[in-house]
Amino acid sequence: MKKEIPVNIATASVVSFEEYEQKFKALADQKRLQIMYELCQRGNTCVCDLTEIVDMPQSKLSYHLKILLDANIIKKETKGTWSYYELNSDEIGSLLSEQLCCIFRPNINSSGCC
Amino acid sequence: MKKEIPVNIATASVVSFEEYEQKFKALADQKRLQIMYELCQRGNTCVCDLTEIVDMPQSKLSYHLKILLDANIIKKETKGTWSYYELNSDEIGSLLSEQLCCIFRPNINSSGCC
DNA sequence: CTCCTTCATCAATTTTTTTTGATTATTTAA
DNA sequence: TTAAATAATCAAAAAAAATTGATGAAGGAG
Repeated sequence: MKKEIPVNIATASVVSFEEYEQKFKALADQKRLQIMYELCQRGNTCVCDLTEIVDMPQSKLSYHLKILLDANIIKKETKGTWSYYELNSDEIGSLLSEQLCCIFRPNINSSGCC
Repeated sequence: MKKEIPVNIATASVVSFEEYEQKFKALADQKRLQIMYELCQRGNTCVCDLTEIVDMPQSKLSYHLKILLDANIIKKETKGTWSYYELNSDEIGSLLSEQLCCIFRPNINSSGCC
């Protein structure tokens, strides 16, 4: 009945949710999850190959890759005219559970999680 | 309507990214992350208290709670006119890394992760 | 140099998500 | 019974994100 006003002790200890928002936003899309899955399966992959693999127009793929790159979820390497992308497994490991590693985290087989 | 992208994992099991998209979408918002954080700190909490804690109009809070609820990230319990929400730690544990448990996963202190 | 390929970026449009204020249903209190 | 409180839902507006087709930069081949 009588309601007391709770004190927000959390506002003092500053936790920035901004970076998490960005990272989860990057993950919050089926197409990007598929891109991640393919990168996980194939490792370092060229954009021109990816367009065929995920069946996407080049500009659209580029848009989604940038979002993943800005969130530090994938890494980019340029060789001449080609751009190669791969998963950033450190970042993914610090975000996602072991249960998701089979889908989105490469090379963890040795740890017995898959 | 979103198109579903099914994926073959390892042998024959098929995983759709649709459910992950929904869950990551729910996580992909600072306000919702803050709500989760407060629920983590306080446990079972009434909506009327939450509106003050997170400083949000009631209808807006209700909107965000629904998104988290639909994604199975929080749980709801109604007592009379009051609605209480709390984190679904099982779900969160199956999604997020141990490193994020300090922020979003309650009651895991015993496992030594925090 | 000229042409071709790769891929990032841009602007315009479409789609989706969020916000806002109002309304409604339900429960409790007087 | 009437009034007040809680919280979900609705519709309209605003804001953000995604899609599309075009353009441009940069490297490599002839």
